[in-house]
Amino acid sequence: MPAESDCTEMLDSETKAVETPEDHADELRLWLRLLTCTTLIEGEVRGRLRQRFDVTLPRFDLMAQLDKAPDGMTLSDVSKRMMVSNGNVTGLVERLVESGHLDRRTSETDRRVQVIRLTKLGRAEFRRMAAEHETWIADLFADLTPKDVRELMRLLAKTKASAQKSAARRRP
Amino acid sequence: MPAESDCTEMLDSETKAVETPEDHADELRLWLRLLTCTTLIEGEVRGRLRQRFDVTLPRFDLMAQLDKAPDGMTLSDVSKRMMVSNGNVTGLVERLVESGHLDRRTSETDRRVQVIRLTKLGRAEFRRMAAEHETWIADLFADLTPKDVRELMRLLAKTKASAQKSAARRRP
DNA sequence: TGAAAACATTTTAGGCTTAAAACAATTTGG
DNA sequence: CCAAATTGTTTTAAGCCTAAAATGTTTTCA
Repeated sequence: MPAESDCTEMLDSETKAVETPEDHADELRLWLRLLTCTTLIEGEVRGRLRQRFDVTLPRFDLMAQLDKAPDGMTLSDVSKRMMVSNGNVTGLVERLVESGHLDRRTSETDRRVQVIRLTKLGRAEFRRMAAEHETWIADLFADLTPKDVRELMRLLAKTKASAQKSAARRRP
Repeated sequence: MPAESDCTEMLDSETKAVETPEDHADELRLWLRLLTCTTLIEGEVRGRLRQRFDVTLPRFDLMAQLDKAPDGMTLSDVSKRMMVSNGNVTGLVERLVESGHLDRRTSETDRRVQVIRLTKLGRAEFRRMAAEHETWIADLFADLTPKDVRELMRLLAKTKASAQKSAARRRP
C-alpha cells in the first residue's frame, strides 16, 4: 500500500494529470477574511454616519457618486457604479429628492432617461460628511504602512480582475 | 514666496511638526477597492446560490455557521459570528425552522437562551451546496497565485486588526 | 434577600435590497 | 415604414437589515 504523495497534482497509472477532489480551503478562507474586513469597516462607517450626521450609508454612497459628476448621472449609471439593482436606486433617489438633497429631471433628448444631480444643499451636506468620513477611513486603516496599502491595492486589483473574468465566464 | 515642499510632514516656522490637512486619498481608494471586490464576489455567489439551489445568501451563511457547530449555537453566538443584528437572526432562524432546515429549542439550563442546530435535512442540503460553493470561490480567485493568496491573507489580517483597534477606540 | 444590572431574545418601525415583471421610449433591420 | 429588439425606469412581492425599545430571565452585590 503506497504512502500518500506530497505532490499537489496526482498522477494516475498512465502518468497523466487526473482530476482530484481539489482543496480550495485557502481561497475559501481568503474570501471569508475579505468579507469580514469589509463587513467590519462598513458597519463602523454606517454607525458613524448615523450618529454624526443621521444619514444612512446607501444615501451617503449615492451622494458620493453624484459629487463626482457635476453634470449629473442617469439612474442606470448610478446603478452600475454602485453595483445595486435599478429598483434600489429608484427608491433611494425618491427619498433623497424628497429630503431636498437631489434634483431629478427627465432628459430633453431621451424621455426614458432620468438625470439626477446634487442640489446645493445636497452638495454642501455631502462635502461636510465626506471630509469627516475620510478621517474615519484613515483611522480604520491606520496600522497599514504605505507599502501595505500599495500592495493591497495591487492584489485587490488582481482579485477584481479575476472575479470579473470568472463572472463573465458564467454570464457572457 | 517659498515653493511648495515635497516633504510629507510640513514644518512650521519653529521647526515643529504641524497639523496639515492630511491626504488620505490612498486609504480611501483602498477602501473603495476592497468594497468593490467584496460586492462583486458576493453578488456572484448570491446569484449562483439562487439559480442553482434557490437559496438566499444569508440563509446559506447561517447554515455555514451551524455546520461548524454540531452541538448547536445560541442566537447571540450566531449574531456575533455573522456580524449582524440580533433581530436579523431571529427572522432568519424563523424562516429556516419553518422550512425544516433548523431545529430550535430553549436551553434547559437558561430559559433565556435558544439553541439552534441544523436538522438532518438542513445538514444534507448545506453540504451539497457547500461543495459547489467552494468551487465557485476557487474559480473567482483563480488568477491569484498561492503566493498572492498568502500575501492577501496576511495583509487582510493586518487590516482587520487595524479596523478592530479603531472601532474599539471609538466604542471602548 | 431583593433591587439593580446584565443578558438573550423578540418586537417594532423604517429603510434597504433583490429578481422579475411591467411599462415606456428609442433604436434597429427587414 | 414599422415590427421587433433594446434600453431606462418603475413596480411588485418577498425577504433582509438595522437601531431602539420591550420582554423575560438570570446574575450581582449591597
